[in-house]
Amino acid sequence: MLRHDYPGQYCSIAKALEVIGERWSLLIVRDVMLGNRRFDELQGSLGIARNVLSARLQRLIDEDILERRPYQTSPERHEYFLTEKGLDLWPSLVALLGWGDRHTPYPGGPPMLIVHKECGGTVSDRGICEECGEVLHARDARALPGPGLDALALAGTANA
Amino acid sequence: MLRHDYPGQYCSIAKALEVIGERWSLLIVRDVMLGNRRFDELQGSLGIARNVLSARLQRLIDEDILERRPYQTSPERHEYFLTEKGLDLWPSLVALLGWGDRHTPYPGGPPMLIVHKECGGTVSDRGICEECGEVLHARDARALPGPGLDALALAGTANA
DNA sequence: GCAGTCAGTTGCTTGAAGCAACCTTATGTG
DNA sequence: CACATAAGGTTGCTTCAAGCAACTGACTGC
Repeated sequence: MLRHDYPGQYCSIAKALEVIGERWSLLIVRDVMLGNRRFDELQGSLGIARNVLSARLQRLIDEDILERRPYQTSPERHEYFLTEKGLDLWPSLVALLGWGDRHTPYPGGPPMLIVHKECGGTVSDRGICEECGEVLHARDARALPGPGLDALALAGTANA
Repeated sequence: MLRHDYPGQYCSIAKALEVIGERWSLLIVRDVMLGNRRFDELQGSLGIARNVLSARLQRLIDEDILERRPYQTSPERHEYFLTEKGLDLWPSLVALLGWGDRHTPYPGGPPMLIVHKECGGTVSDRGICEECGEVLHARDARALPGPGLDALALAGTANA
């Protein structure tokens, strides 16, 4: 992208996309949400160029979506965690996941399932537990490998 | 973006972003949802370069998100409409709108409100009517200018 | 002393996005 | 009739983001 902003737009969707609409940004957030916290983990999982990952992480930190915490000194090494603002992207990610599942399906079914931690019910694209009906947030849910991932693994090419 | 795909990713979020994650794509979908259907309307509303708009519209048509319908002949002129697949992006847009409203707020409040057509209740970021509790879809809701837009208009700069 | 790990940074190349100008078919105006 | 304006693009050029590989730096383990 030449620029990451959308001048002249007075709309919160445009505002949101100015922050997380750049290539890779949402996938980085997703990856951190799934538990990938370190630079090389993210780089390997995403297949993103290292300089681009570096720039994105910095931007996401500047925007208060990620937080950088040291986990060792000399050499200083950091892990990346989601802030509350970052965790609050969960409903958007779940909505996109649902749309992707419905309209660009994998042969063996969805490769990722979201389930309610408390009752184990599957979570709809609105972030609502289909078992107990509760409106969920990021911390209430967990991602599990779905049937589509097994199918891909059998086909011998899955890496993420 | 150098490329619009994310090779090696086995995740429906990545799949979704391959289709609508390019710069401008989601804003075009939003604009068409709001009733902008013609090339120059979209170009003016978004401030997008004409060649880029042309390319995006073609891509969205190829991906079966938009449909191109002639509204006059000689010269042939077209309007762009959302397909069911395109309309189904509504929950994702509403989720992003909600996130934007919460975390990058406009001084005067949200510039756009989503309301349930049937009962007039405001719609949450999960696409649920806060009045009647119904889980809504694109056709059940309408966008209205919000308080933040009035504030911007008073400040004298709003154009969209 | 040499290899390996982790987290980046630097330099180069490619190509997407921005911009302005142009084209085509048509309608309106004096 | 000449001229201007409109809609919906296309073409050509420029700029800057993204991809890629190589390098750095500070350490650990053998």
